[in-house]
Amino acid sequence: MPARKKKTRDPSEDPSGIRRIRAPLLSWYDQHKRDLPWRHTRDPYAIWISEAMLQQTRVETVIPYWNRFLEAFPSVQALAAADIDDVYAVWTGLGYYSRARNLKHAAETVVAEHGGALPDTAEELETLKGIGRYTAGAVASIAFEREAPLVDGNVIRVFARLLGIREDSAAKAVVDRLWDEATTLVVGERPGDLNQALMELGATLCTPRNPSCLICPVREACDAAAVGDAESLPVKKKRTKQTKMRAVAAWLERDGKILVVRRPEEGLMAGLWELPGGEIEAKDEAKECVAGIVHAAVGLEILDAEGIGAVEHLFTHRKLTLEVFRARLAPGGRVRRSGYVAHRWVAPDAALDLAHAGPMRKAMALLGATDERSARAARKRTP
DNA sequence: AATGCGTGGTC
DNA sequence: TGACCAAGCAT
Repeated sequence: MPARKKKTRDPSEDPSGIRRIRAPLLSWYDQHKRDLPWRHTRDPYAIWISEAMLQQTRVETVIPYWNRFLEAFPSVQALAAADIDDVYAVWTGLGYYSRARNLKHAAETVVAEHGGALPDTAEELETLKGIGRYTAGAVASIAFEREAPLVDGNVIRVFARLLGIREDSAAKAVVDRLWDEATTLVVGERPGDLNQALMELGATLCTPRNPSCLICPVREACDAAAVGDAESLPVKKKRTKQTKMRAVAAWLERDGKILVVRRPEEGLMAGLWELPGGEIEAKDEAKECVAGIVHAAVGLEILDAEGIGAVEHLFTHRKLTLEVFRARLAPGGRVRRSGYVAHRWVAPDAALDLAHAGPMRKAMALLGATDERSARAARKRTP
């Protein structure tokens, strides 16, 4: 008997009786599922891309990115052969940029080791970079009709309410229990639809706030609906607070071009382009730091620095205040990078064509440079 | 087990 | 406004 990676109980047993939600859940899904673009394809590659994009990201946000990505890289082969810069460029603005890097890496693996066809089991899928337990189950069940379980944020919430789980949902014992229940539930007809129905229920009815218990298709099986505490489930530990962070960035112009630099492949905004700069202390006077930071980052001397303003940006764990300066370069001198992996002198209008994150976009907007995407965002902010 | 990693929406 | 959160993964 082959050793199992994750230990689960016998899925044919159903001590909690969760399998009784299968029929009403599937029936509800058939009537009420949203019309999403990736529900019109059977292409495992396209489904995989959708799952990668949907990680921690809303459906409405993903749709245009998914369309653009599939247009730019229509197959595993196309993605494997693509320039990583082009992949980043399509991903710009979507966040969690390691997903783009991992997709590209995994596509190369699929071409090199799997003959260009995505593996069709959860176990094999999980060996690919960026595919974890959830995504493996999603692709295996949705694209290949395998009876593979999945547990995501929606499933945690639905199960916690259904089964009346009132302990911390991140505790290992609870996580194991949830995967056991998902494993029990998925066995049978239409595993892909069953999994999607579970998530669809969490996304549209069994929502974090104001759940629609009154019209829920599985209300009769739900512990929290009976007790009346659905909205307080699942129980989660408080997230650690955001730490404050300050930085300066400098617009450095020479012969009509500005200097942009690329961040290293690890850490915050990995692999993305930005204006050269660096972190400063809370007590520092930003303007007094510009010359030192610029010299440390790119080895250039500046004559003076004019403050343009500050932009705020919230990351999951950090709150960044970025103070932006337009600095006058001393004549001569060549770039000596430190901490950055590449640099380029580009026309100001072309800077935002390079893959970048929110702070860069906001800084450029402050400096009067713009591109299609930021122009769209600006119109949205001030209609 | 806990933390780092983006962004945009909601209340 | 701040807090929370959305089809997670890697380390």
